[in-house]
Amino acid sequence: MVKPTAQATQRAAGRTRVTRQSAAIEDALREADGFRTVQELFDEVRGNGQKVGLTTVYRHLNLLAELGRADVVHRADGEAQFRLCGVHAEPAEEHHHHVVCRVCGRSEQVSAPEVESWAERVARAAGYTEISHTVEVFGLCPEHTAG
Amino acid sequence: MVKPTAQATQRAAGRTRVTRQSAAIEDALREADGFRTVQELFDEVRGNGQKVGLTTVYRHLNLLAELGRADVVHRADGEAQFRLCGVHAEPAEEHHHHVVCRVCGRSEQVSAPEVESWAERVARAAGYTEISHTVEVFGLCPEHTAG
DNA sequence: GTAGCTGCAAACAATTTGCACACCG
DNA sequence: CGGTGTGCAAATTGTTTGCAGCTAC
Repeated sequence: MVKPTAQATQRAAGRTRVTRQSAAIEDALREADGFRTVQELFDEVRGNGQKVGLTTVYRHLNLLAELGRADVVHRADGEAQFRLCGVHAEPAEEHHHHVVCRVCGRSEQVSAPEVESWAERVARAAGYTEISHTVEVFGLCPEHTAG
Repeated sequence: MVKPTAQATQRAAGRTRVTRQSAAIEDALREADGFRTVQELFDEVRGNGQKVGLTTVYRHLNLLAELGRADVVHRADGEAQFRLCGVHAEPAEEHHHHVVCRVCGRSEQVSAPEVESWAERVARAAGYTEISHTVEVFGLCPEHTAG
């Protein structure tokens, strides 16, 4: 079980400084036009010549996710993948989903009004309230479509 | 990262014996009318007076999942939850989803033709192939609806 | 100058696996 | 009996945290 990120929001609020590392991480995230694993980002940042600790990558990624500036999806095996989404999305934008390439992590953002309403409807029909949902679509992008 | 369950299917095929433990685990799973954590099931089985190892619970749960007799959903925090579904579903039944109560794990199985086609459509429209998806709907069941 | 940031190493939790023994069939 | 199932402990992996030193402002 992932340990509770108790003071997370509080920490997020106190966020002020912009450092070499925070910039490097967001850059790497911005360059990648798809979801990336923490390890992948860590490697990419280092590849760019920047020296950062894995811990810091985790911290910034979680921070971005909490601030709503990044999306997170959990692969089937549970590993988390991140993607910057604050650039083209207002903070309180509607719930959105993605189609993620299993090979390169590239993704397309898709609006899903049908799914939104479907989830609401079936859940409510079953007598449930306070409905929330998770939708993740994986596939092979044009470049990685075999055969 | 969850280690690769290489010989899993092979093991599943060789599955023959019905033991006290395997029965106890399936019983506990059958009694619970909702999703249960491995730990929860472990505790419930022990509570029934049966002595089994945590390892065995994991093994049987994975086995059931691979055989399609159990469904698995990953909570937001990544912890896996299982539910028996082979009773009322043929092995090769269509892909289905659930509405899971965040409090008690109780769930309703819902067919989702709309979501199936939606996922296919948007993914294909984006040029993706080999599409697969994960849909998880959480809420509060009638008994746990506050206010 | 100082509070917030870093990073290393250690802690952690969920899950898997090695291996000797138990027990089903 | 013989091999499959079991369980304990140890190993793995992704992720978080303690704490001393660094650094942006």
